[in-house]
Amino acid sequence: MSEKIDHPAETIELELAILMRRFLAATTNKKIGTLDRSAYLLLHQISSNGSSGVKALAEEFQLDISTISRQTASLEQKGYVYRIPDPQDGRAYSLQITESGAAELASNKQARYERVAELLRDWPAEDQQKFGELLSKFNRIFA
Amino acid sequence: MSEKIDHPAETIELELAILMRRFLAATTNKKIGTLDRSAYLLLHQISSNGSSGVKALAEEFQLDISTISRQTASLEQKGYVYRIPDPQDGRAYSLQITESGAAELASNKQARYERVAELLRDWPAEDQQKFGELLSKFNRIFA
DNA sequence: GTATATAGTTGTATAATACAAATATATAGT
DNA sequence: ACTATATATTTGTATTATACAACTATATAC
Repeated sequence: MSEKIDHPAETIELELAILMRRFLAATTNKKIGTLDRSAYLLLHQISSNGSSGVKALAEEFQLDISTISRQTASLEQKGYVYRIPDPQDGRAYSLQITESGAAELASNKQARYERVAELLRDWPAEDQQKFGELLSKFNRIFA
Repeated sequence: MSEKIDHPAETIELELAILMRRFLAATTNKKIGTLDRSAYLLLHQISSNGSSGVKALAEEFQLDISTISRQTASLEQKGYVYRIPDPQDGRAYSLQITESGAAELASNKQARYERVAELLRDWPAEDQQKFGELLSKFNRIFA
């Protein structure tokens, strides 16, 4: 029997699962700030990638259109986004962030940033830098 | 007004949120193998850290005891774990993995490993190594 | 002009979770 | 020993995020 070499992907697989569990536990109820997981990323996307419709957002996040429809309706109801009818297509519209939505997003981002910065307090700058890079890189292939 | 320096924690915060979203989308329905997110980690924990009771598991994963109670009941019902009554305490018991549970865990781990290894196919070994290390390191502080 | 495709909404079902109530057992104070 | 309180677990119930299916309104193709 040959020795099994411990491949980094084994570690990554397990640590990703653990990270998810922790993150889920940390965000399922006690949401940081006032935006839930989906609202935060939705607002971020609408804010930084320009207005988009329900369908495009659903594709971006790999969620069902109906799910996004409800989530955006909720954001609209809270006054964080508003709809612009698509002049070319009467069925479609796109979403734009409001001032209040932008403020809410910024304050959430700040709270989350502080939380992470606090966790990473004792990390060498180099490791923080590298972790950010590798996470981004991983997300790009994990589409 | 001073320029805002882009701190790595800002990137990490956002990329973590994105990672969660992708991971959730990828595992919510289409579970890899036959074990759902919680079952996979529960079996892993029971298997590698020795038998433990519902309460200890709930603490480990920061989930409500009632949630773990149901999840372990489901694992028991599938024959993946069995209960050993605590000889010192008639209310408590601990969980042990069964042969079939261990087999299920191993095959799931393998499937997940392959999925991750495939994603990382084009990464330099060094980056894979570092990503695993940093994830582990982050999980240790993100308790 | 009719058939089909598409953007979005709404109805309904499921799964994972938390919190509260209940049960059984253990521990502490007297 | 007796009663009160604390603890380990289960079960009842509500909520939330999700998917899938049915529906509505509009657009496109033949």
